[in-house]
Amino acid sequence: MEYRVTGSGVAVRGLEDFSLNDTLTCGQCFRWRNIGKGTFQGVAFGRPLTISQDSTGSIIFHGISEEEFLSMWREYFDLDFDYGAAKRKISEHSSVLKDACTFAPGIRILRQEPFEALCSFILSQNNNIPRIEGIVRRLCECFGEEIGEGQWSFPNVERLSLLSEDDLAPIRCGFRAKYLLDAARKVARGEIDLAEIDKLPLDEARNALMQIHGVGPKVADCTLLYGLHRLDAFPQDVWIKRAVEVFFPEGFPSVLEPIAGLAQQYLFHYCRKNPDVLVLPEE
DNA sequence: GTCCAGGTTTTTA
DNA sequence: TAAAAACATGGA
Repeated sequence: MEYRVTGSGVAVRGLEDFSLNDTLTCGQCFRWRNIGKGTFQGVAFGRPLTISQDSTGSIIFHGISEEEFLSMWREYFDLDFDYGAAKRKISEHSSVLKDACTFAPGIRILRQEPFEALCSFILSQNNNIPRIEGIVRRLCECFGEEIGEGQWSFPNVERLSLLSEDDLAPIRCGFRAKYLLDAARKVARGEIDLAEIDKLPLDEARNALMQIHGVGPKVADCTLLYGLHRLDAFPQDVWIKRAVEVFFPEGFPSVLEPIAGLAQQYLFHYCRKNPDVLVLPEE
């Protein structure tokens, strides 16, 4: 990964397997806004960023220092992982997974803030993506801090843990409010320690997260995959369940277990954008 | 008006 | 134990 510091920020050229648009719109995060011309604005770990990718694939991290790029954004966008090798492995074992990798070869798994990922996917249940984005945005605007023009940090755990369901009414998340509060309170108390959970084997980590009221297997796996970068976590939403039924009646290939979550992301995006592939041919 | 949305909990048989 | 129903909200 090569980069250079320019007058306007940090530029990364020649990076293989990275599509900014596909990475930010494939359903793994809810905080990035497309402001046109391949440019997105968002916030992570309390830092605002404007980032763009041009037609040659070059990425510009606007207005940040080399130090900030190296100490956080490089990791956030997972720039040092060999996605080419991972995709070759994923593609080897199934034609639909090969198609999925080819369809959006530039998807990367972001390393999001663990508590933000937990909250975001609690709010995602039985909900659609545009509405999830709206709820998360209102959550940040109501209870985060304004750190730039129109940009808000994700609320900290302590603040959220002190709120009531009534306080959350303005974000209009419905029945999920009590789930969000239970998560915030358990994390604030240390009853749920996301850093400690990250040290556990996958099953134990899932079970620990599921002690939160409103966290089932799917939300637990999303938290592990997107918040703790556990690439072996395999979130099964309605799309993936259907895809497994149709393409893997014998079960998902076990050789892919260590990177099943990554495979899941290519497959999820592919199915969502091409729903016809999940329709069985008529007799 | 009905249906559905990156599920989970609660109720019912 | 397993299958329904309920859960808030808002766009299609």
